[in-house]
Amino acid sequence: MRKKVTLKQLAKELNLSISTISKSLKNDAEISQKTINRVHELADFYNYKPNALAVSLKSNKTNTIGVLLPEILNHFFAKILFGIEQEASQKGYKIVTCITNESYKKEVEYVEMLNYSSVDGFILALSQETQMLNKLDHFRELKRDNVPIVMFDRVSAEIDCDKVIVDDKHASKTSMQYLIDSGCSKVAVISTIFNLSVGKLRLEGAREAVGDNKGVVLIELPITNIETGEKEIESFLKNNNIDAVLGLDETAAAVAINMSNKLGYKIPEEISVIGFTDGLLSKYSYPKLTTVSQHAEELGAKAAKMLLERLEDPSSETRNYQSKTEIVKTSLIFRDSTR
Amino acid sequence: MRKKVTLKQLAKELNLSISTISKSLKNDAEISQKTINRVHELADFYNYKPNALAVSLKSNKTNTIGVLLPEILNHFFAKILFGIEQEASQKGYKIVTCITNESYKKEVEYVEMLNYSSVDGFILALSQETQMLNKLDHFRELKRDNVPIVMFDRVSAEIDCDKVIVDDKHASKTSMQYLIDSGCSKVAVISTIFNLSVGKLRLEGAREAVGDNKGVVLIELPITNIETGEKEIESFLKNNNIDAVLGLDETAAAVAINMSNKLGYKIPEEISVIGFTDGLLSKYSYPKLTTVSQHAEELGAKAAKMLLERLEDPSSETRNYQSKTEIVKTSLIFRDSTR
DNA sequence: ATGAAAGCGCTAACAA
DNA sequence: TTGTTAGCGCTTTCAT
Repeated sequence: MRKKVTLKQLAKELNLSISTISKSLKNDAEISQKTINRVHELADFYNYKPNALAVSLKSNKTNTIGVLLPEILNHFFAKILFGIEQEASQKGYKIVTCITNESYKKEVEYVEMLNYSSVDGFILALSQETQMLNKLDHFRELKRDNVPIVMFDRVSAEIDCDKVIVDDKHASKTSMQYLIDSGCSKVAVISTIFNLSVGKLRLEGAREAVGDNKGVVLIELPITNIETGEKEIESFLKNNNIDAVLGLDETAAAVAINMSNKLGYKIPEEISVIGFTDGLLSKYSYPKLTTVSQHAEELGAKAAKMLLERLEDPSSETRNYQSKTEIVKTSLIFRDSTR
Repeated sequence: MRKKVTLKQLAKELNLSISTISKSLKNDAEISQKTINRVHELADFYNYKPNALAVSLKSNKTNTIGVLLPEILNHFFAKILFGIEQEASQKGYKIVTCITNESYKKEVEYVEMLNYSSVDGFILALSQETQMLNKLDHFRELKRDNVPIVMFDRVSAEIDCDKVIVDDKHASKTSMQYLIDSGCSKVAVISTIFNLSVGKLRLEGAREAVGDNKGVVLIELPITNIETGEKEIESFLKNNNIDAVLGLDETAAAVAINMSNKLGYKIPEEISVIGFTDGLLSKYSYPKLTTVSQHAEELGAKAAKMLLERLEDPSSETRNYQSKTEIVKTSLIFRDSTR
């Protein structure tokens, strides 16, 4: 590495002290205008920039936030990352992104690694494994250290921190009701995520809507093996004579559309389909998928905003603050797979 | 923030000097085993971890690499990020991820922001705007500072640094040849990225293949407006009677499939389609898309490996090293959209 | 208006 | 075997 210019060097070159340089750069009132000008000039010449590490060490503030994502190949999380990044970078924060790959162990490692003065706070969604194990001590540790945390989407009630969640249950209830209102009466709920907290919530919503409507039949098709899922859905569709599909995740809905096409069922005339997560698959399926948008970017931005608020608020240093939970409203985006 | 435990505190509590603590923690041979044990015990008790900032400031090494991505909602880049993250985290490096959103200005900002001792090196793909403007001074600056850079996919010949690229031209030539060999003779090349370096390369490859084969006609359809692209492709398909489509990006191919379905053209019987980027759309289209896989995760991993090699190699500190360019071989993944 | 000095938390050369 | 000291680059209080 080429040595970066430091205050020391500027000081030497101008025959001034380091502190004078430091103050000049901040246009401190107690430095003469003339000196200030000279300093700025040389600093510009050398393209001086303060060493971020030293500033952080001194100020105990890194202007960096740690983001823990269970996955990145999932469009939902990618959009959230985008939302976080937008908001954070606009406010002058960097983000360090870690992908836990749904692993508890990696999650713990990352939390420990980042907590040693690398980041000012965390934004995260629990990994699947962490949710199943329900081991949360690494977050309790963070709480003890008074490090602000914002959890999103996959959250835990046991950790007292700011949260941003999606009204999943309500969204699936509404979607199901829409299918019923549009004349469907034998509906399948298909999903690969029945075991995730959000999956359970969505299923609940669907059940409630069906319960509210006499004569409507609900069939649940959990896909356990992603490899054979396509075949499972195909034969399911062939044998069950259903007239609507609610896919609890995007791929389930996309596959349902494809298999309907394959079997020659007309969408939406014979089968209506609604999916979750307004990602690429929804926009580029044929026909285009009616889908629940979770407004992932907005969710990410909101999570970032909440964290930054904590970070910038001096009083939050004291532990006496109320955690907030914000709910991001979903909306149903109507496209061509529903009547 | 709760005060984190420091060497100082451990020293005080054990009535030892800071340096003794420091050495003990490293199991330095010159410290007595007894002291070492005592120190470790207390350190464990307090769950002591060295302050990463201080270590970095001292060692001039952050164990962090900066990753600049033009987009994240694009599956190709998401996969690359995944590959980088895997490789980096495994070697004990963190990554700070910045999304330039194809903007030159943001790219410059991020480079400057990260270059002030926040990262040890960069992995990046040029933003679209940077490529069009061909303004590369921010990278020259990096070179001057002797900061290692690895560019991937969207690279510039004007910057001397390690690169990982995809054999785009060869890939599209091969794909085109495959279409021709399977009996197609009026082929459309459709794309939204004709103005990107990779787009140009891919187009070149397609042209070469067509040039090699007498009697084969090539029609190029550049999509300028992503909004109206669908309609453009639909009417193009209706009016041109082509028998194959090579989509230079994934969405172009996906839309071509959808519009063919809409128009009632049979795939692959009447129209064959090949796309680029083996993403979600290719796997979940109907019929499934035959596509060029760029092995994005591998590409990301390779880029990370190259950077880490530079970072770990002491001799690289001296500028006398040869930049390497590695080519990631693409492969054609055959699915159901080709004969 | 300018500078000296301490300190953020750590490492390492040197002293004892 | 342990401790002292200087220094990484910066900020800030307290002299001058």
